[in-house]
Amino acid sequence: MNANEPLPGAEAPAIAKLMERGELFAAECPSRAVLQHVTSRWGVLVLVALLAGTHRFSDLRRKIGGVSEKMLAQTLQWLEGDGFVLRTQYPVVPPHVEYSLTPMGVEVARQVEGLADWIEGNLGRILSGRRERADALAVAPLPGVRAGVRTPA
Amino acid sequence: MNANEPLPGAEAPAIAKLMERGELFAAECPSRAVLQHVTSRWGVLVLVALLAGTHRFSDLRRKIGGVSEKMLAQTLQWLEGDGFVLRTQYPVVPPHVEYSLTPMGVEVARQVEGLADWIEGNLGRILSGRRERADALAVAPLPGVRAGVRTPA
DNA sequence: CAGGATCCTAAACGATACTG
DNA sequence: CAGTATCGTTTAGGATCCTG
Repeated sequence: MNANEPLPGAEAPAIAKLMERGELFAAECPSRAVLQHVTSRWGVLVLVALLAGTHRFSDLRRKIGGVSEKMLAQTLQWLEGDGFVLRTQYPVVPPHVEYSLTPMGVEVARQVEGLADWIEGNLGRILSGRRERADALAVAPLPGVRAGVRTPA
Repeated sequence: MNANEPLPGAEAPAIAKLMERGELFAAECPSRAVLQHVTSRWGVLVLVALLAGTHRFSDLRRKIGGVSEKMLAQTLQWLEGDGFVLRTQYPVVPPHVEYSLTPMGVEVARQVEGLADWIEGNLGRILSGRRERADALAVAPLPGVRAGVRTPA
């Protein structure tokens, strides 16, 4: 990665010590901001939605249940600022604006989609697992099995 | 109205697949809660950290720069509740607790890792692209097709 | 239609202190 | 050591009104 030159003031004292994976574990790592945008509540959904093609503002708003105008606009601005989303505005009235993924945006969106798909595809396992653990707790509230003492496998 | 026009480079996705993930777009979809835990500010880092092996509470706290005790504890509880993290407590004094990924946790963690790695690996492109766009705006504030008069976050 | 501006609430977050 | 409890601060997020 040839990306470790910018950010004035970003010292690298103990940073190098943080394993090969690196910088993400450092508090001041610039990757974290990007990660926040991409993994934000609406960022994930916007990226996945745009993977299906260009959308207008209202289209996105209708498609992504529960998002407010403000948060959708803000999320789109974050993603545009990171270079993941392209905003194309046509000088007509009433205003016509289209949002699409940049080539780079397609790449992140695919990663995000992988995560989203995994969760949706495994929701059954997750929910049933949660239920089983709850039952085990109700039946045996003793400090024996569940969250209680357990010897390593 | 080309809202669903396929993206260049993105093959027309299988219709069935769109239906599969349809739930995420619904406001009340239970997947969203899980997604929130996994993509939360510290959830991402915890999962990636645990992918490297079992950690004690303090180990995680030291490794993940900037996390507070409170948020680390809460994040671990979320992930444990979802069945991604296994908490093993040894009945000794002083207390000894170990956190590790469950088999299911390893699967999500890999997805999350893919995203995290992509961002770290492409941070250079992201930052330089951001700078180029800022320069272009300063030099040529033309209100062409590509507009964007705004202050960056 | 696409947002910006404004105001507000709920939640996230962090620092500190305390306990088994 | 591994938390919980509490408190104060910050931010996310939402509702509403307004304009080009």
